[in-house]
Formats: sequence, C-alpha cells, structure tokens
Amino acid sequence: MSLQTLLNSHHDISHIKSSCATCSLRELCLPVGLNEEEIRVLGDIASHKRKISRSGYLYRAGSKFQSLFAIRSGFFKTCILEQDGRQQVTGFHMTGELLGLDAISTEMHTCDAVALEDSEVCEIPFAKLEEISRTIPSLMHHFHKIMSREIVRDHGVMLLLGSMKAEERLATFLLNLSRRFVMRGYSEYNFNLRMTREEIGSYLGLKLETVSRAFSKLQDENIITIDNKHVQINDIVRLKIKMGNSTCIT
Amino acid sequence: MSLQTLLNSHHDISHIKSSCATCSLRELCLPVGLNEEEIRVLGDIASHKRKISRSGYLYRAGSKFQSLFAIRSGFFKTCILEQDGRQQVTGFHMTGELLGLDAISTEMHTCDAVALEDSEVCEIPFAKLEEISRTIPSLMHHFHKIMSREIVRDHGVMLLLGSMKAEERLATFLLNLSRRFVMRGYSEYNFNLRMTREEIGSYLGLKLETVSRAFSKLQDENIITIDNKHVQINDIVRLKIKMGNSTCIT
DNA sequence: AAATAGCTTTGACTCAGATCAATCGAAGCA
DNA sequence: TGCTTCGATTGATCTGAGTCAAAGCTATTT
Repeated sequence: MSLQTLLNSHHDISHIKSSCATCSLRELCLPVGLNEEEIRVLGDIASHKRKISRSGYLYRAGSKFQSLFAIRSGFFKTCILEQDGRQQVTGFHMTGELLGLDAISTEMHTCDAVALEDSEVCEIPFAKLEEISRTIPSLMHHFHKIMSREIVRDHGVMLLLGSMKAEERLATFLLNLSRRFVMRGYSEYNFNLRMTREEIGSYLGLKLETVSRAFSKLQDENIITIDNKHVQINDIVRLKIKMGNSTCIT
Repeated sequence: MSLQTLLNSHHDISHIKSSCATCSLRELCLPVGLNEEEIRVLGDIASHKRKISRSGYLYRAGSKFQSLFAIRSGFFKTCILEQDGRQQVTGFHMTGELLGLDAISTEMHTCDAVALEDSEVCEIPFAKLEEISRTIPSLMHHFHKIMSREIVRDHGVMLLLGSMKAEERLATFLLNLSRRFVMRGYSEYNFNLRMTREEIGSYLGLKLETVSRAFSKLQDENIITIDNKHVQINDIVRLKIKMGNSTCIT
C-alpha cells in the first residue's frame, strides 16, 4: 500500500485539551453554503440548545424523528443494537457536523446517538424547517445536500474497507477523521480520539485486539505517534500519514 | 446464525425468462408515493427513453451529472475503477429503481453505470426536474426521499457486512435482492442473478472463489437451490431462506 | 463439429485476523 | 491508600478466507 511518511517531527501538543472548541451556529452553517439570510432564519428556529454529558443519549433507535442536531461541541457515536445484544457502531460525529440524518427517510431514528464526551448540540426542529422551507425552498435543498454528502462520504469509505487489511482500514479511518478536523479548522496532525479501540473496531469491522495491534504497528513503522497511550479514550494521535495516490479516500 | 429453511418445494420456473418485465413510468412512480398529477408532470419531462445493451455504459465516472434514470427494464451495476485498475462494485440496480443518485451532491457522477443485460431506461433531466419543482415543490421532496431511502438502505447493509462471515454476507445479499424483487411485484423465491461471482464478491468484499464456495455451502445446507448452475451470469436461484429474527436486514 | 473464451467449481496451501488469556496502566471510589 | 473497574497491550493458538492451480460447463465462434 502507498502510505508514506510525511512528517516526523514532534510538536508540542500540551495545550490541546479537547478535540474541539465550541462552534457558533454561523460557523456550523457557513461551510455548508448557507447564505446570511438563511442562517438568520435558521437561527430563529434553532435557538434551543441541549447539553449531553458523556455516555448520555441524544436520541435512541426507534424514537420519533423530530429534530436534526448541529453539534456545537463534543463528539458522538451512532450505533445500533443487534438482537444478540452486540452493538454495532455506524458512525462518529464531531463538532460542526449534523446529527439525526439517519431518520430522514423513515420518520424514525434508526440508531442510538451517544455522546463520547460532554457535548452541546443545537436543536433544529424538522417540522419548523419544513414549514419555513415552503417560503425559502433553498433551505431544504441545502439540508438534503448536506445529508447526501455525509451519507455518501461514509458510504464510499465503507465500501472500500471491504478490500482492505486491518492496518489500511485504520489508516483510512484516521485520514478520514483528519480531513474532517481540517474542514473544521483544526490541525490535521494532532487530534484526540474520543472512542475506544472496541468502538473503532466495531466501526471498521475488526476486533479490538486487531485495532490495538494495528495502532502499534503504525507506531512501529513511525507513521503515527501516540501520547498518553493509556489514557482511556483520550489518547492524542499525531498523524503523519498520507496516501500516496489519495484517490481512494474521500 | 439464525438462517432457517422456509420452503423446500421446487416450483416450475420454466416461464421465467428475465428477472423483470418492462415497467411503465406509472409503475415506477406509484410505489414511491407520487400522486397522479405529479406523475403526469414527470411523464412530460421524462419522455425520452434509452436502450443500453449488455455491457454498455449508461454513464461514466467523472461525467457531468445531467439526468436521473428510471430503469424500465434490465439490470445494472455501478462500480468505480481504482487507481490500480481493479474495479469495485458499489451497487446493483434493478427494474423499477432509480439510477444516478451517486452524483446528486457532487454535480458529477462518481461511478460507472454498466448494464448487466439488455436494458431500457427512462431519462429524467435534472435541470427540468428542478425547474418544475419550483412550481410543484413536493416533486423534489419526493426525489430527495427516494434518494435518501436508497442510499440509506445500501449503507445499512454495508455497515453490517463488517461483522459477518462469507456465508452470512451472501445470505444478506440474497435476502436484500429478494426483498427488492418483492417490492417490484416479483416472487421473492425465484429470481435470476445477472451478475457474476466476481461482481458479487467485489460488492461483498469477498473473492469470487469464496462466493462460489458460499453458494455451494448454502446449497449443501439445503438453504438455496440453483438451476442452470453453469449458465454464465444467468443462474436461477430459488431462495428458501429467512432470518430467524429479521431485524438486522434492511 | 471443433475450438475458444468466459465463468464456475473444487482442492491444497497459506496467512491475516479472530479468539482465548494474561498483564498492565489509569481513573474512580471506598 | 488500597481496591475495583475499564480499557489497552501483547502473546499463543486457531480458523476462515485469500491465493494458486486445475478442471468443468456453457455459449460463442469458426
């Protein structure tokens, strides 16, 4: 595989406390392409904020779909509980991203959304959104675009995982996270992982031991560096990898 | 695993020539929830039909997104060509389904669409659709719903594959196909596979030999029966399986 | 009718990742 | 402070799927 070491220097990262600071609604919406007028309108209907503490549920599978959530700060996972009790992680969601899209075609949430750290979201009641979209149709159009982009991004990655080995899967996962941090204005080289090895494994279709081994291997190969190894779900990863021909990562 | 034999009888399937007959636009749209007025309007802009013969391209990755396509008859695969020349199948699409959604967030097709048998599609120019949606907003709304439903359906399946063994993946795949045939009004027990073992494998993240072995195993276990084994991409599968607690298949 | 090409099946071998198990570090708590 | 719990790491072993190879069937071509 074409993973290449890009940088080898160690930066001082002692100042990094959380992966994400707090996002204003404006910051959430600008990258998405909404104009000032649309943001103003959205601000009116999305004024309600909610705090979710670590391990808390934002919504549960089966509950009625009522709102989308813009993540102002924090980190979430979405997961489904299979009949045998095992849980399957279906995605990770960071500050600045939209949550709740899983329900958009079914009127019902298809998965649980769980906070991986103390988080704050901005609630966007979907009924109001639809109502206002009658006068400003472009609003709904934007949301559908965001939705499809998010789903397609994930979908594309998942499809490619099928043909990858454990190390490549992990690299893909880290690169994906990295890019999403960059989009939100954070360093692409230093960020915190808020999820456990088991959660990563569940998402990537690997066992936690395999994920751990892959981390160790990437570190041995000097591709990543991990501080605070043994901090539970809070280790800091310095990404120093890049796909040689980065066409296969979205 | 909770696969259970449901039926064991052999039906006469000699009359089954193709997996699908030809669909009218009305048939395409009704299950989707469009009303008469909307179908009439859609009919006006979607009058142009195109025939694609086996192995022909409906569109290619990188080409400009201009139209959605409703499949009137036939069977397609979508696939992406990786930089190393291998091709990755990203989906299969049957009569009555909508094709071209891969491009909806990018203005550009992200994959190739190839006919697996002689097929006919109905072209829906997206610009016209958007134009008309200004007067009938519900139309676009419907399309977004269809879109998200299709994407989510696939996405859900793919996510679950990660934790499955080869046999389970194949069973999931066959059940998925089966349900889609049912939705189009065909038997859920008898249908044709238009794709090769290699294409199935690519889609499921397996090698063709593994797919073949999984087919044999399912047959040994009396879960499926295959006629015309050696017909190239045309073998007839009699599905006799059902998940015990079918919550994990979407 | 024979030859060719495409796809499938099956067997033997190998290896990546799952499984089982033990240990360790960090955080929280009595 | 010591105890408990949770997560991470590492080793040993097992197994399912990939790989390589040979042979089979069907359809197509000559």
